[in-house]
Amino acid sequence: MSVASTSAAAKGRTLVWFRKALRVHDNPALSRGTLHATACQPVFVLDPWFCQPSRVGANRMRFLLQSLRDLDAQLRARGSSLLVLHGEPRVVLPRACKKWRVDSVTWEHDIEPYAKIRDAAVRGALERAGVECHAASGHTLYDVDEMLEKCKGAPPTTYQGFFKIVDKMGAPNAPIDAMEKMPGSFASSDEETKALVQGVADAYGIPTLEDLGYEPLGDDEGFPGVGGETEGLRRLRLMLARKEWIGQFEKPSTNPTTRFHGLSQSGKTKPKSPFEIAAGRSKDGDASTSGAEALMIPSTTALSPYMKFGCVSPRVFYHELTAVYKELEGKHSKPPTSLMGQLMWREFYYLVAAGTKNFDKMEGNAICRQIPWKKDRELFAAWENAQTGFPWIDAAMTQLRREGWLHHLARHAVACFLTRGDLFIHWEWGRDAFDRDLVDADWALNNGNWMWLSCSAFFYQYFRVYSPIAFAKKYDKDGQYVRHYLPVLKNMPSKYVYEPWLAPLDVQKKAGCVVGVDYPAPIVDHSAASKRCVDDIATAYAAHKDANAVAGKKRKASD
DNA sequence: AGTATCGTTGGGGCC
DNA sequence: GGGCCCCAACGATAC
Repeated sequence: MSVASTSAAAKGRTLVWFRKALRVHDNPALSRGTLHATACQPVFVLDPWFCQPSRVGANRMRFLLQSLRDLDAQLRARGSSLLVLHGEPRVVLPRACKKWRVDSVTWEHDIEPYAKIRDAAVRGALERAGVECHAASGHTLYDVDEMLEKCKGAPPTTYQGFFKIVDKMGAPNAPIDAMEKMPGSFASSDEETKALVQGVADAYGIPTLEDLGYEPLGDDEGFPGVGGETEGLRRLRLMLARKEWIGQFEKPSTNPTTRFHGLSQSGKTKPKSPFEIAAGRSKDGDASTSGAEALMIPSTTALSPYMKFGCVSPRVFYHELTAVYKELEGKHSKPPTSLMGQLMWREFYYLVAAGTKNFDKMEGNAICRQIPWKKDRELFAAWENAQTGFPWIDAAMTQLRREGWLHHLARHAVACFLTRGDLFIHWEWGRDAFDRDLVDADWALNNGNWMWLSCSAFFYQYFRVYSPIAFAKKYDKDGQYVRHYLPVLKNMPSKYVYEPWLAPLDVQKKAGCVVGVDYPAPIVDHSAASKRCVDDIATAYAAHKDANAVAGKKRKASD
């Protein structure tokens, strides 16, 4: 089923159900729900399925709540407002529609497994009650169903193959401007609304983290940026103003040991975008700082959380970036490494995810290599809790747990270490940890990247293993990143900061960090462990080849 | 059909 | 410090 963006707008009394796309600009579901409506109620449903720290970590939940507050402000500026309901969507939405005699409901199409089940249940309940339902594509540049139609059965498994589909699709739709005035909402009476939500949940409005049962976050915790459309667009435009930087952007040469510097949300200073930090640290206002200071400027855009929640439209990103490229007269980097290339990776994973059964599992997933991963709770806990004894890995895991964000290559390093590089633990376990802790966790991208890194799909050069010692050293010789996240290593000489177990005992003592006492000894011998991993994957690949050969013979015999 | 080439992001040694 | 090659060798694709 494909829903073209040109489909008729919903009429009468409408309800716009926000999930992602937490924005008023370029929001097809919002446009369809408001264009011909006599009255419209924007709604977000806090679903108990998501509202638990084991599924959505505090950092992402806070970013979501901030984004909802901003969305409410945007709607209020247009004569409307956001109603936040608590409960299961298939229960609370039909109840709300009945109470307010809603004619139709619009929402943004979502390919995630839970969303598909949820949306089908909501649609069933609403349609039985005579309420029309409209799903519009909006989270991706293109309608994934339209792309799948062009794939003739199987989506491409290579990035280059994906571009053949992109060529067939043409340019993505131009963004839709935010409307200046929205139809009036009908949940305006607080008493009436409270009566509605009573019996469904015990709260109304946008709650705080604590309301939802989360522990409050400390000053140095969380993504260093406020959630929401306003801040997302502001950061996007700060980036777009750096035309030279955009033209030169090459993802593989960005630096995974860069970090946000000293930015807290509760402090006096407002968190800044990477581009403001860069400007503030160089006299001439460009990003050409070097040495120690350069490590305190994230080398990528850090827009991913805003993309995950749809605070920023991918089509706005695409078209405004295209305009900058035009100004650069073709003198700019190209996919896959360019900035546009990054946006296209996102699109690629969405297409493959939408067209692959069991995309988020190893078993029953046709594109995923079957590998006998270990399920070792103890090793996994060491990885997850930053206790591997490898400072670079533990520092990155600390940043992940504390801030909910990691540079892409740091994600590579820890994912490789957990799976095919050292511990040989199932990628689904690592996927779950990222899915919980990352502020930008996006189902299609997260699963795709874990399969990539574990050599389960897309990428198969398993003998190329990231070293938990050498890799970060290339970027950050003195280990400043490691010292920041693991203060126990603050005084370790640079020579040993990536492998403190090699330091003579008197050096360890002098640094105040005795391995095995103050900081864990390495849980594996990297050299031996990685060799074993390579052998084990080679064996699994060979078994796959044999199985395919047998299957091929059978096919031939039956012809 | 068989072969060459390529693939966003490896490490280590050498010059 | 950057460029080059080798390590041992993957799958998908183009020809």
